Amino acid sequence: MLLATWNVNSLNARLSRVERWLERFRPDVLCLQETKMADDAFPALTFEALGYEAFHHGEGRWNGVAILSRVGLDDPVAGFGDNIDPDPDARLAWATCGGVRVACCYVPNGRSLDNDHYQYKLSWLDRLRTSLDQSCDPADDVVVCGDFNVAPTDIDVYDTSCFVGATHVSAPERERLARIAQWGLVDVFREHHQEAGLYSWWDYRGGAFHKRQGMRIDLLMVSNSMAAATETVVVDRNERKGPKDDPPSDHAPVLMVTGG
DNA sequence: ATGGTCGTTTGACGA
Repeated sequence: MLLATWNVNSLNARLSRVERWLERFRPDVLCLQETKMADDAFPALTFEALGYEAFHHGEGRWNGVAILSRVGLDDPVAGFGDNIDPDPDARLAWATCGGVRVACCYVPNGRSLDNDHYQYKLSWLDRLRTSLDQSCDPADDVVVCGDFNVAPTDIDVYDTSCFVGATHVSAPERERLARIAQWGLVDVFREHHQEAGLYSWWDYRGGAFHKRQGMRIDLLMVSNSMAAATETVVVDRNERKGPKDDPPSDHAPVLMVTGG
């Protein structure tokens, strides 16, 4: 199975790139974040023509997540699915694709440590852990992927001195991510690549991509059975390149290939 | 030089 996650920063702005990417890589499953689209605007027919079923959970101007699959798409759930207190934002979609329970996540950014949005980020990560406890079994094939807006360790950012007192690296959010991992998930990219300097996001400003100033915040958190079957994990950093009239997202896709 | 660049419900705000 080839499964990928990609924050597209507007599916409208990125649709032609997503179509080309699907044709080129033919992933079995593609998780998208930041579609910035209402459900009734989602181009389901475009993806159907390429052989993909899709489940979109969107709201319009902000956020929005989707799961595309050409190996089946069952038991879709939008949000935490706990019927308690709906998430005000469209940030989480679930589906079972080819026997794998997939969660597509767009974790809140947090904005700054003293912002209410940061508390929302921490509670969102806590709630994701609770949702896993209640709806999933770590003994199964599970992939929890997406834009986590957390760099797991210091080697996942280009210069720690630029992130003192900032979100994405703070201890509380890293602890929340670690608790999600402790449920029974492996950061499978890091398992395959231990070196520093490998990122999935680069700021649009200041030529950050060309200066290799990025962060690794787009993660494939996979259960042990999936990790054991994983042969290859890569960032498609070529997708971060492109001309002004066909601009890239500020995130690159992250792909994993499993055998067996 | 105290900014930079994208995206969106056109323009202030989020990332």
